[in-house]
Order: sequence, then structure tokens, then C-alpha cells
Amino acid sequence: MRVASPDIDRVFAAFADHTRRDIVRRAISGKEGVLELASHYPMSFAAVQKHVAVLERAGLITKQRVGRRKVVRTNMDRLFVARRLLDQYEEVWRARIDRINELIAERPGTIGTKEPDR
Amino acid sequence: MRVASPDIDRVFAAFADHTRRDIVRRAISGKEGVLELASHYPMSFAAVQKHVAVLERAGLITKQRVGRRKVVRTNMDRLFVARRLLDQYEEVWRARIDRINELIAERPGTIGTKEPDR
DNA sequence: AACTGATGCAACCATACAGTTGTATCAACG
DNA sequence: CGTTGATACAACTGTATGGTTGCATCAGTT
Repeated sequence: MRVASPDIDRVFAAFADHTRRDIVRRAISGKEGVLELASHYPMSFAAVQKHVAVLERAGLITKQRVGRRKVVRTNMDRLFVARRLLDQYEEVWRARIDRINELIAERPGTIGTKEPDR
Repeated sequence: MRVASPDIDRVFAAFADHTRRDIVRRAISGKEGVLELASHYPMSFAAVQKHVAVLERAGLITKQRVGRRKVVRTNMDRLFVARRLLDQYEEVWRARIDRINELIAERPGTIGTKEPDR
């Protein structure tokens, strides 16, 4: 699944707030409406609703009508997209470590050899 | 390793920009100075320097004097902290799925049983 | 000590976010 | 079909981001 860079931007920006991270966590259960969510936080309902809107724009949650509420549910796929991106950094890092180990294996006894700092 | 919420905020905020994500990727190698990094992007040196400052405040990179440059290096530990946090959401999610499966196993034949929407 | 490569920082502009209060929409229920 | 529970949106404030240009600092090199 290809995700454009501005989308990724929005996902990480959405995570850059403690309240929003908590909303994502709560919405994994997919049981609460916006008003119920708002009751957990020391701010106005409108503020929480704006947080929900940010999360929705980032694709991290969806809303569905149930009765007269709109139930908020976390979109796990989007969460996995973000995690996958962080994984890629680790892959690059591990590849580099492996490469260093190869070099050490190929040319033993050269540790500490002085090279100019350019 | 305990990381305070404002720190987490800064880490994710730092990731919410394509240029900064690319700087983190490049700095895994830990070879380039700020000026060299800046040469890769279509913006002023000062702009890149500010991005580097944001990453540094987030603890995602460190700088070290080498010759007359300051070499930028990614702090993989911080990266892992962010990934670990995303992992936790997945853990919550999987725990919930497991719980659902348990319920299905315990009470077979109740799928589709109508419950009021509260 | 002077030069200069490399980085840091301040001031400024436009845009976006986090919060507030107030008003408007909208659909379920009696 | 009117009431009301629940959500959405608009306007405003303070603060942060992302970019610019210009100047200041700091440490190698000569």
C-alpha cells in the first residue's frame, strides 16, 4: 500500500500530541462516541472534537453512526503504516552494522588505523 | 527507559516532516556535516539547520565535532522508543482480538444476536 | 593573528495548531 | 413533527512551524 509523503506527515503530526495518542488507544476498542471520549480529558468538548478531526484527516480513525452517537474506531492499517516506516530506519541501520562487520572480517587487525578527517 | 510525554511529542513532531525524515535516514551513516546535508535539499542552509535543531531537541540526532565540521549522527535508541510506542498499540489491539476469539469459543452460536445500541 | 570554512542565531512573514465560547446542523426518539 | 442528544463548525487568541535573509560566532588552517 503506497502512502504519499503528505499523508505520512499528517500521521506523525497526529501522534505528536498526548491527548490524540490516548484517543487512538481508546478507540481501538471502538466503543465510545466523541462526547464519551471528551469526558476523559480536562478540556472542552470542542477541543476534543478538533483532535478527533485531526486524527480523522490523518486516516488514523474513522467514525460510524451507531444510534444517535458516532462511534470512533482506530484504523489499525494506518498505524501499521507508521510503524513500518520506522522499521525501515532500523533495516538501514542493521544493514550498515552488517556491512561494518563484513569489513572487520575481511581486514582483520586494522582497527584503530588512523584516517585523516578529510 | 522512561520517556516523558513532552519528549514523545517532540519525537513524533520531528517525524512529521519529509525533509527531517530524510535527514534521519542519511544521518544513520553518521558521515555528513550540516552543510553537506543541506546540499541535498532545495532550501536554504539555514532552513536545513533549523530542521537539524528540531531533530536535536527531539533527541533523534546528535552532533559531534570532526575536523572543522559537526557530523550529524542518528540516535537509534530514540528511534526505537518511538517504534516501541507504536508496538504498544498493536499489543492492545491483538489482546482485544484474542479476547473476542475467546468469547466466540466460549459461547458458540451467538453470532448475530441482537443487542440494543444503548 | 588573520583568514575562512562551518555552524549558530535573530528578525521577519505566512501558515497551522491548541485551546476557548458560541452557534448551527442533524438524526433518533417520543 | 417537535424536542433534544450528539456532533459539527465558525471566530478569535496565543503559540509553534517552515521558510527566508543577514549577521555573529567559533575553531582550523596558514
